[in-house]
Amino acid sequence: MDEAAPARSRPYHHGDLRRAVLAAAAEAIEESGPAALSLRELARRAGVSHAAPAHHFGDKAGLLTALAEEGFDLLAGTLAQARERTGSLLETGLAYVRFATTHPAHFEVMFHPDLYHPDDPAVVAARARATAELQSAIGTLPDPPTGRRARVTGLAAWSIAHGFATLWQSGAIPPDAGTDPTELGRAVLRRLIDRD
Amino acid sequence: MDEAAPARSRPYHHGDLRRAVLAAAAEAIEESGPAALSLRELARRAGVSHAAPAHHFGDKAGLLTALAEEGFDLLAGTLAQARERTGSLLETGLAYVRFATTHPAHFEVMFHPDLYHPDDPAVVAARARATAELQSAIGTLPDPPTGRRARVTGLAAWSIAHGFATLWQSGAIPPDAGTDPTELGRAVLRRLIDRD
DNA sequence: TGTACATCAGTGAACGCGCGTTCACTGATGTAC
DNA sequence: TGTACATCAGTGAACGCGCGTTCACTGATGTAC
Repeated sequence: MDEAAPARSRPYHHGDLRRAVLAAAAEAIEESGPAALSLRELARRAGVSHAAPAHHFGDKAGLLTALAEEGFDLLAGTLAQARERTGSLLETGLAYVRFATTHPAHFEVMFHPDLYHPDDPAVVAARARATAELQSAIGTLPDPPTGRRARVTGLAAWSIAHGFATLWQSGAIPPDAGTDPTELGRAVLRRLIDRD
Repeated sequence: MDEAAPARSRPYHHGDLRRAVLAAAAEAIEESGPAALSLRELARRAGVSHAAPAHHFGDKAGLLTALAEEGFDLLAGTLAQARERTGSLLETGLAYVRFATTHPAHFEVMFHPDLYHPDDPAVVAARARATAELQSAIGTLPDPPTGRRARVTGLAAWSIAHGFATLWQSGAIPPDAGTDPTELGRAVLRRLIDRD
């Protein structure tokens, strides 16, 4: 993680401190959870003075709001891509699981609205995009349901994918059940979707 | 919340401080999440000096270990009762959902092992009891599976119940989907269990 | 192409605060005789 | 029934620490002319 030009001293302007702090936050949360997070620690990780992060995010909740927004955006993109590429609800559900395992900090924060400003317009919009994406994946089923039935089906798919991802992330699933979350997740989700 | 005998000053010995601190912790976590928890605040809530809680639990992780143990014990009891009374996997799953909504603080802590000492023997035993209870509920199915098939079925039921409970708790489910978690949960779980 | 100036990102010293931890103590309870 | 003593729950003063926040500042960048 050394600088490309080690002789040159740190420039006064970071260049992209906002992104750097967000990345540092995700890293720190992966290591010790959101409870231990402090703006001063993120400043240290980003190599800037301790007051710099507040310049961009105001306070911790502001920072986590930005992280949640980024997470919902990434998730919406991931789900859209999976649906377009495979046209399969099962595979879209697995993309959800994979998102949770590859972005554990974002995932953790996104679903703990007491950590951030859940009514922030940007995060509301990003969340709506992800939810719509998930719901529209129901349309890929062979005989797609409509109305209330469609909503319950969507909620069931969301629940099983979310539950499996959460349990996996928390280490609650005994390791002898499997070592690859996608593989085990496929077996689990198949109990609900594309049964044979 | 006044004392029964308000004239009498607080006795030197609390009498049941351990339970009082655990209850105060659950209350505080419901209000502001585990991140904001402090032993001094719990002492204030329990009406004792700030150093008293440490006397019983050592530190915050010790306290949350006790809370997780209590949670897994309560959950195991709830699941056992539901299974014995109804003999139904669906109803046992709904008991899981109901546990999460009635004990949100316990539920939150139990599945965040980075908050406590997950290898503590008491908590390991309590967790094993709850897991075994859940798995044995699979045996109530009309044509109960065995071996790996049984484990995947159990994991699927656990995932959908856990996912629904988690999403409900976090407020992620839009309120127009339903106002009673048991009712909506029944519709959702029925997509996996006891389909008609 | 050059100069002046506005804007803004980041600095660093200072502050007050709530926290966990320590420790000698005090008051209550239970048990031995 | 009474006394002595051990045990243990809870006290309260003291401490050092990392935190968020404030604020006058400095250095870099971009734009107007």
